[in-house]
Amino acid sequence: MTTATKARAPSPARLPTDDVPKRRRPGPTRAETLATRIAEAITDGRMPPGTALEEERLAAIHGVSRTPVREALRLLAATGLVEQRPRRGAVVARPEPGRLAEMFQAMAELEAICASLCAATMGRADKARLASRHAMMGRMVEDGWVDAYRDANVTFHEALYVGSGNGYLAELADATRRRLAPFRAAQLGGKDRLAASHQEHGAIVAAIIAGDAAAAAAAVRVHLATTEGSWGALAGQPPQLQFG
Amino acid sequence: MTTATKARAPSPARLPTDDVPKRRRPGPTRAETLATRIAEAITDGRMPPGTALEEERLAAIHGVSRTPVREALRLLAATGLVEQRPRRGAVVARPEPGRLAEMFQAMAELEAICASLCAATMGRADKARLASRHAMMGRMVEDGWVDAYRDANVTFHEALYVGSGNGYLAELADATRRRLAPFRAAQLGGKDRLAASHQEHGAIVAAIIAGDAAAAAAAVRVHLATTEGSWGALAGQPPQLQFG
DNA sequence: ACTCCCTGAATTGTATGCAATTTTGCGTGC
DNA sequence: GCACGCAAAATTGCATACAATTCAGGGAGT
Repeated sequence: MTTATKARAPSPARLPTDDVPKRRRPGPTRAETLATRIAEAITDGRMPPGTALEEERLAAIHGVSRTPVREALRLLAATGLVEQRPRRGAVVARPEPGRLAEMFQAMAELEAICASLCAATMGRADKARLASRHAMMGRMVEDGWVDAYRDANVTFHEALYVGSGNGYLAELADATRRRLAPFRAAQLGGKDRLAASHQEHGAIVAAIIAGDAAAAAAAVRVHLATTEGSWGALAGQPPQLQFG
Repeated sequence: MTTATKARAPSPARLPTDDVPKRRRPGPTRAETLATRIAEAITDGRMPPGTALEEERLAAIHGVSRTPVREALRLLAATGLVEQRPRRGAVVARPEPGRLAEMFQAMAELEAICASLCAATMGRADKARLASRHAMMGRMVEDGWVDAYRDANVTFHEALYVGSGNGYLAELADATRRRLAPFRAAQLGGKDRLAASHQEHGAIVAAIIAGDAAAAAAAVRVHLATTEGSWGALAGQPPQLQFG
């Protein structure tokens, strides 16, 4: 099949005003673009865990040759979103139940750390912003705006990550969250759960504003432990722990 | 230069005794082998941060074509050990000082979690094994066996990771440790530091055996905070010299 | 002498071709 | 009818060829 015969754009065409670039951002390669797209398809649920990722098919779909597809798959494999068996192709990662439990626990601990750091180091302005975001989500709950809440929920948690002031930690948390995304699809279903989630968020925000790191960590663990409930049938989970 | 024209081995040469493989281990691909080898070269310090990773050179060195090299580099880029600028080649990752500080802090927190989990969930036998390993390291300190201690030190920390009972967490911790490895090269230099390190380990082990999660976490933070001291000079050294 | 531009070389990104292995379908024997 | 084995097809792994961009050096212009 003669794939990828589309007219190639003549390049990002560096404008002369780009002489002093704010950030070095030479046009992304096809492999990176592909990796992003495929990753989105996976986290969005369009490609559920277990889906076979055939190189030639992906190449045809995205209008490129197999080479960038292979590189994108390697990237995603290192990220953990896909699984590559040496001569047997790649599939969307499908962790075993025990593994999933481990990832959820790690996620909880990572977020607990972030929340602790938020409580300890966040500035007044940032705390206020977090609180206002939380208040806004409260209105979404009242109005039954489920979709909006789901998006805001992701943003809220990411705010905790970056609020930790530790970019590396934020990346670890974010990466873990993305890897878990395909398994949280059916979450936040009922309106009860929505309200409960918001209330738990409230505890987290309160602890952070109060500057109580231990309380913030604890509140996060409570929150994540309950959200795990939706998949809990999958695996028995190890006991939660407490540390400072 | 016509690289990689060496006679290709007729394959990993699956020995007939391999007919009934204990585990599905289809021979690793060249890209994976390469990634492992390059990663070792980086963590060992043979390729210090900032080293340019030219594809064709690596291909020639390892006797393969550029294709597996590129895939290996993608893998390592996703791991964070190397940095890929879109059209400008790859180099061994050289995080900025601030970033390094973040990574060390995250490392400490990850290990603190692991130690907490060790204290909370480790079985009696495993605790005993950890203690005996610690005792062995004590003898190394007495005898001034610096090299052996360095190796044992890595093993000790990895024992904490796997002792957490959470494989995913262990992977995160291990990956972070590998990324930091190039910046700890000159560590554990003096004998004083050796003894101090061992003493700090002792606090960790004691807390774990006592089942005191909070104390274990605290001891780990103390330990890592002091070991960080040795890299301060190193990190400040190259103030991000502004070359490409 | 310095700057700018232009050209050539080096290097990366992508496509394609071939070899090897896995997978699949079918026929044969039990 | 079912299991086993073999052959064809499909798919991955690797190498090479080509295209495009970046980098380096020199020469003309100011």
